[in-house]
Amino acid sequence: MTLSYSHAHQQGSGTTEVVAVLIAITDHTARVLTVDQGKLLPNGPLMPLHRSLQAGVRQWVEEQTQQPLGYLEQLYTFVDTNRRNENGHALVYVSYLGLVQETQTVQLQSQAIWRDWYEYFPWENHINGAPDIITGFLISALLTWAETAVDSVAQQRRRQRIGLCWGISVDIDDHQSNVSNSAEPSNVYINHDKNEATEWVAEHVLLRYEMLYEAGLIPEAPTYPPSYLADKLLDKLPLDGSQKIGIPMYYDHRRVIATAISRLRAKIAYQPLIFGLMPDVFTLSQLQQSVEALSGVPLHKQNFRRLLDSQNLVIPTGASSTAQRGRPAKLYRFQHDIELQSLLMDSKLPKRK
Amino acid sequence: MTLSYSHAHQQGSGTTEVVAVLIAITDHTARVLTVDQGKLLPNGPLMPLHRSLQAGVRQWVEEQTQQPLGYLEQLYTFVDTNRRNENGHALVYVSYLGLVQETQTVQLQSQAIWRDWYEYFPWENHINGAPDIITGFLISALLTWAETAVDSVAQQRRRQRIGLCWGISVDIDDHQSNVSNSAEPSNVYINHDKNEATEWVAEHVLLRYEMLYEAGLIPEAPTYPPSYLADKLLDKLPLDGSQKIGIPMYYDHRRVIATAISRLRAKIAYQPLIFGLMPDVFTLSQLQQSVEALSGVPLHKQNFRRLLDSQNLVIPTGASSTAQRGRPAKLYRFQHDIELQSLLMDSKLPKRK
DNA sequence: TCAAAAGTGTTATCCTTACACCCATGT
DNA sequence: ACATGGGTGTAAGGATAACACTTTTGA
Repeated sequence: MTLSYSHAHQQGSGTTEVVAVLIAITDHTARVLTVDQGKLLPNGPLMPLHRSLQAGVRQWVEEQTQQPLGYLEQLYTFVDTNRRNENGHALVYVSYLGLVQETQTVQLQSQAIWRDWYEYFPWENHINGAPDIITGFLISALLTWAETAVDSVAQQRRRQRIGLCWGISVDIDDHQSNVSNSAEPSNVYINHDKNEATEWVAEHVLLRYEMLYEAGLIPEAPTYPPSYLADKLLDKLPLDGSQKIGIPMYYDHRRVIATAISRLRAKIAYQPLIFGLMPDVFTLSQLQQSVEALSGVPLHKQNFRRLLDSQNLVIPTGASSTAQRGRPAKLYRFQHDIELQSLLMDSKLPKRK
Repeated sequence: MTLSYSHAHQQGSGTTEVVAVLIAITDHTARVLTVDQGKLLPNGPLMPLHRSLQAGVRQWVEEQTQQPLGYLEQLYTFVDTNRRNENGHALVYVSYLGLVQETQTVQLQSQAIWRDWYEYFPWENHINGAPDIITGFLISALLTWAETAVDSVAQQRRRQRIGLCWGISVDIDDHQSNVSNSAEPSNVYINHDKNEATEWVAEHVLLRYEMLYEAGLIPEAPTYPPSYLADKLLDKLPLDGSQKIGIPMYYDHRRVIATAISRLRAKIAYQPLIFGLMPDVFTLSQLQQSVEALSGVPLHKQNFRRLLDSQNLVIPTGASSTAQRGRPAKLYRFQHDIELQSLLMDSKLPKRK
C-alpha cells in the first residue's frame, strides 16, 4: 500500500516529490511520524491536481497515515540524482515540517508509527546531561577522522569544526601531531555553560549530522529496496535505537529529519510554535517539559515561567490539574490573539536546570 | 538569447527550474541582478547533467550573466500552476540567494543589469527616515483594505496585522467603525524606537510584500509574453522606480526578491555574511554603510564599531584610505579564520543614528 | 581656521541568570 | 510529618544604548 504510493512517480510522469516530517510530543517525548517500519518519512509525488506544495503534502499525509495536521512549513528542497525518471531527470523532493497536537494523534494504519526522534539521533538528547555516546565513541571517531585530512592545516580546521559543532572543550591543540594516541578520549567534556567560548548549541543538529556523514560514520542506504545492498545495510542493524549511530533510513530521509529538528529548535526560541504541539489546556510544567523534549536540554524553571508571563503567551483557565504527586498545578491555555504577533515573539529559552 | 534559455523547459522535458537572486553592493547601494530589462531574475531549467541544484544555479547564472558568484544559499521552493508541461505538471522553481563581491561585479552582457533593489520595494528604504510612500499612500490604502473584511473582528485583525507589519503606532482602535474617513492618514507614524511595542522590523520584507499583494496593491503580471495582458500591465508602468508600488516583474519573481531580502536582513544580524559582499579591504565606515544598505535603517556608529572588534571579525591591514573629505580611515580585512565560526557569530546590529 | 569624517571613553539602563525561599497536596 | 512538585521574590552580572569628547585630514 504505502510503498505503491511512495513510488508511483518512478514509473514515469513527474519528477517532484513532497516529504513530510510530522512532529508530535507524547509522554514528554518528541516523536516523528514514519512509514515502512520507521525507515521512511511519509511522501508522495506532486501531482497535477495539487494546487500547491502544501496541498500535496496534506493529501499524501492524510492518505498514508490518516493523521490530521495543523501547522505546516517548508523546510528544504533536495535532488536525488540516484533516482531519475525515464527522461533522465533527477528526482526533486521538497520537505515540509508539520506539527501535530498531542490530543490529535490518532490510531495509525498499517505501517505508520510515531518514533522517538532521539532513536535516530541518540547524541542529541542532553536532557540528563551529555550522553555517553558522544564522549565514549563519537568524539574519538571524529578526531580520528580529523587525522585523515590532507595536511596539518586541514587537520586543525577539522578539529576546530568538531569543537564548535559539538561544544567540546578538549585540548584539541594538543592533539596536533600525536597520531599515536588519537583514539584516546583524553579529557573531553561537553560544555553546557553559556559563558564559555565553545558551548553545546542545541539547534546545530544538521551540522552535527552532516559532520558524522562526512566522516563516514553514518551508513546511509542510498537506494530503496529492491536493492540487495540497501537491505543488507539496514537489516543487520537493530531498529531499536541501541545502535550508537541511531536508526538508519532509506534515501536521505534522516537528513530531512535533522533539518526539521534544527529548524524547530531554532524557531521555538523566538516563536510560539510550541503551542502547535500542546493540548488545549496544559500546566506550565507540561509546557516546559515539551520545550525540553524538543530542545534536548533542561531549562531553568523559574526563568522559563517569568519569560512566559512577561509576554502574555498563556492565560490561566482558573482550573487546576489533579495532582499525581505534589501540589496541583494551574491549567493554562494559549493566548490565540497572539498568533498575529508570531512576528515579534521572543520566548527565549533560559538555560540549565 | 536569454529568453530562449529561460523558457526552453516549457517545450517539454523537466518541470523544475532554478531562479537566482544575486546581490551586490555598489555605490553604497544594494543591487539585484536582473535580466530582460529588470523584469526577470536569472533562471533556467534543472537538467539531467546538473549534479545538484547549486550546480544548476551556477551554470545558468554564468551562462546568462557572465557573473562569477561566491556564497550561494537556498531560499524557497515555489510552484507555478499557470505554467505546466505537456503532461500537465506544474512548474516547480527553487530560488537561491547569491552574494557577489563588489570588486567582482563584471561588465554584463546583453540585457543583464544590476538594479537598486529599492526600485522594487521603495517602502523598504528607511535610511533617511520612513519614506513618504508609506504614510502618504500605503497605510491609508491598507486601512481601506482592512475595512473590506467580512466582519468587525476580521477588520480589527487586519488593522493589528498592519500595525505589526509596518511598525505603525496609529490609533487603529479608533478607526473601528469610522468607515467615513478611512482614507484620512490621521496621525500615522512609523516607529523606529526599539522600546515601543510596535516597531519597524527591517526583516519583515516578505510579510509586508505579501500584505500588499493580498490587498491587491501589487499588480503582478502572472504570465510571460507573448501575453497581451501581461505586456499591457507592465508597459504602462515606468521602470524607473517612480512608481509608488515599485517596479513590477513577471511571474512571482518580485516575491522571490522579497524572500531574499528578508533572509539577508535576518542573517546579517548574527552571521558575517556581509563580508561576502565587501571588497577585500575596506574601512569601517564602508562596512557600516554596506550593512545599512542591506538593512535599510541607519546604525549607531560607535556601537557598530564596538561590536565589531569585540568579536575579532576584522583585522587592520595597517594601511589607510586616501581621504576624500575629512580624516583618512584605517583599512581592514575580514578575518577568514572566523568563517568556521559562522555558527556562533553574533554580529548584532545596533540601532538608529 | 573650519568643516568633515574618523575614532575613543564612560555612564545609565535593561535583561538575563542565578540563588533562596515559600506553598499546597497526597501518603 | 515529610516528600514531591508548584510557585514567587530579589540580588548579581553582563550586554546594549546613549552621551560627550578627541583626532586627523583637505579646502
